[in-house]
Amino acid sequence: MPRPSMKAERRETILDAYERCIVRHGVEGTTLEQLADEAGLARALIRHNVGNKEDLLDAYIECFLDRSKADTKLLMQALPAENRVAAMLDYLFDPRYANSHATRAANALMAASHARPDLAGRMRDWFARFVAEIASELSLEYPDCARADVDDVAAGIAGIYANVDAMAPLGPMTGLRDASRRAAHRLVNTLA
Amino acid sequence: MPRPSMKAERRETILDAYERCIVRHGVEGTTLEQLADEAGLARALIRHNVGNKEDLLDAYIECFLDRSKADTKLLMQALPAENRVAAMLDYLFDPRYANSHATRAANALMAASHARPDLAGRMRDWFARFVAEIASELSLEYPDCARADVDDVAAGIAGIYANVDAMAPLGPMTGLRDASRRAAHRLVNTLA
DNA sequence: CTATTGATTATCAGTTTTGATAATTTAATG
DNA sequence: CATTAAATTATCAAAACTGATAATCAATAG
Repeated sequence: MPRPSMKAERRETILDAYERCIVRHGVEGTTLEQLADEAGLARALIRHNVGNKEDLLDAYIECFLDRSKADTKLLMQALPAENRVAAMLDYLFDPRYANSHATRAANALMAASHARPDLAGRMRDWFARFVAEIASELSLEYPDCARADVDDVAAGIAGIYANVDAMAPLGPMTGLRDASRRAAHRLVNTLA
Repeated sequence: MPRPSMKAERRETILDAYERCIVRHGVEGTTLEQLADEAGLARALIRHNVGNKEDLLDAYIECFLDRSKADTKLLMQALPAENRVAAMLDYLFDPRYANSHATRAANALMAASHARPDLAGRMRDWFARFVAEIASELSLEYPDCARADVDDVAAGIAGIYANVDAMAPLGPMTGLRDASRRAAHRLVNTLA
């Protein structure tokens, strides 16, 4: 009987726009007007579909974590049976696939963690899981290596990767990206 | 004859406070009132001594680049005659010395580079110089290595280092810091 | 067609932020 | 003490931002 609800789709577009906004202006730097403009909706509709500023951040955090988990799962499933680690690195440092957006959004969230202990904890977990995922692939290919060594290498790869994406706003950075990919390969080779 | 000018000192304290502000709230997220509060001065004094929002950012960029250059120079001079690379890594990843503040301020500036091509270029140069500085130390200790290999390793170290500091707002992160330091050492050892 | 309910728009009041100017106070000098 | 130039304070108006409510429009079921 009632008019069909658009909330599901609206939420999507709004949270997508929110991500673009915080990547550009930071969490505290994004205004509801910018967001409404970016989403192509009236400001009142932002409120209607998601809520106020705080609600938006909360909703986006959930969205971010869900997407992130889904993305890594997809990546891991897409890896071939052989040479999984090499394929993973090539994917991570391929400018065509790597979406620096997610990493930059993560940076914005981390910067906003300042006075939000709960968010800080969740972002810490998020990064730790990313490192663990890499370590898991490594130990699959280098089963004889000590776990400590594998963990160190995984942390190094994650750091190199995160840094490349963090510099994306400065431009293409293809030189750095290539050098970083080779450095990551070097790091992996220390396990052989 | 006139009352002595405080501009030099005021500028210092204001730009120091500005750095703290953008580290916490981002460039677009910091307001003049927050800044005045952080600096312990009336808002009108911010304007009197430095200028408006845009002037502040411009002044801070110069300040940041100057300090950064001075800091790296000081670090390189402080390195011992022997085992310079190891000493450099220990310094970079020592939570006592490493001031993540500078790196986090750099992150804030990079995030704000979005619509400022000139700033993006300067930050690109800033990072390239950091990498080159590391590469220079590496090739001093490993003179027989190909320049390309040295550059890759330097990029990896810089990335690992920058990432550690970028995560500082999430808390101490001592585990990651230690793992990152060991990863950096591993990377260096690939040159031997 | 009509009732129902959600989408959409219009509008408002209160607060924050900013840029600016004028007025006032303060410290050094002759 | 009077002068001078700077520091400091007081105050203003315009703009931006936010939260909120009411009114209007639109689609579906009966």
